[in-house]
Amino acid sequence: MPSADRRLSPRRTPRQVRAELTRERILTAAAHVFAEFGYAAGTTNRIAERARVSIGSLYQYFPNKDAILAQLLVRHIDRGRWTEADQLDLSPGTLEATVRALVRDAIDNHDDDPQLLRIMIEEASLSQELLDTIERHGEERIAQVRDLLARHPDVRVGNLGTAAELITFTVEMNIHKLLAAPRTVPVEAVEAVEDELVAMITRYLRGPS
Amino acid sequence: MPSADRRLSPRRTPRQVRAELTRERILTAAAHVFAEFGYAAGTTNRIAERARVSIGSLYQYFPNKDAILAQLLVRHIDRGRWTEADQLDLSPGTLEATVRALVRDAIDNHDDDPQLLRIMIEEASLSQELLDTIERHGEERIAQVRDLLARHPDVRVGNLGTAAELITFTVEMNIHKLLAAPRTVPVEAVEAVEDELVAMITRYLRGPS
DNA sequence: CATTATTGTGAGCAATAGCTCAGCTCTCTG
DNA sequence: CAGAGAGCTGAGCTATTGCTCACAATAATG
Repeated sequence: MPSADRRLSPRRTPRQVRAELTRERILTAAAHVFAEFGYAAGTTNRIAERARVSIGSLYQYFPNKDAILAQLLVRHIDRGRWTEADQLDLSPGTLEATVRALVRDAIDNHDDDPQLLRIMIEEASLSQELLDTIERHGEERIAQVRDLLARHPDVRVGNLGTAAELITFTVEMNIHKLLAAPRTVPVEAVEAVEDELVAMITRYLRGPS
Repeated sequence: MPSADRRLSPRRTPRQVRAELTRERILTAAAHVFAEFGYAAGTTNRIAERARVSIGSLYQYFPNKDAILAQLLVRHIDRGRWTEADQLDLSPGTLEATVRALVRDAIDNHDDDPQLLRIMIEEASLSQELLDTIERHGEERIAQVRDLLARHPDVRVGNLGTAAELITFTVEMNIHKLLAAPRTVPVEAVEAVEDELVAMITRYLRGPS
């Protein structure tokens, strides 16, 4: 499995609609294939087959396999921007609602492509360029959450930065575990976990009782 | 990459000390190689090379690559049994200490082989037999934690089962994230996260304030 | 020692991966 | 409608993988 070309940028930029369409088909297929087989077993031939496109076409838009995953992740990241932060009620007594909004947001994000995070974790040999992008996005989110905590009057916690990191990661991981499970979890179970998760974080943020 | 033989049990059981030694060398090497390269890129040839053993020897003790990971995981699981549960003080006002013991235990467990969990997550195509073993062990642990929560007078939480699952997973994941990070985290940062994690779970378990 | 059982070796096979390239089809432009 | 370039094809090249097998080396046994 050689991959001499370590570029991530496309090999040829589409100039006709037709081309943009096949490029999109490839990406969609790749998302499905990676989700189903994992990164290593999600072969480029399988992706091409699923996209109903020849393997040659695939390599016209992506210089190598890594670039496909990279594009997928970048897209996932861009889609997951936290935009509703400013519309939140930050008056006293609304902490639980705020936390629930955070949790719900995480759930919505994972509905898109529930398995992508697992693949992200799995693939250790991601390019530095991509890892940086992911890292940057992660810090951005944590900063947003930190800001939110700082604004809210109900929050009484020692280290705001650590708290933001802790709850962001905890929410993301628990939601992922819940939704990426092989068997589909019944709705009431999802709600139960959501409630407990919200309770845990809310009580934490409210500080010592 | 064919692997017709799906057995996980060893191909030949060692009868001389010499054999047991090379078997051990292979496992140690495998742990290192998997940790460094991941499962897919951690080739059997690389493992043999690192163990300073010929590839043939490797396949005398393990029928296939999966079996090596299986053995590694089983060993990890067996080592991580929670045995200090009964020595805990369960009188009122000791909840924080109990939670801290849980967290410390998770830290100790991950000092052994910090990267193994990542590989476990990564490898989707583990045999059913192994998955069952892992699942069983996971449930065992959660049951232990649930039992602990049920006994402790300070715990006031709605659903004990969900709570046990939630905190077990949360602790494990956060500790893993902390210790498996590429750069070594300074001790004070570890302590800070430990404190916040303990605070979060303690306040959660104490119930609504 | 001689014999047998156990352990160790590594060249190389079959399968499969990522990826190329010569040549085709389609769309656009004048 | 003809020429040009954009888009598409898929047989097949090369590298690599998991793994085998015929054989050599070492240890146990009588």
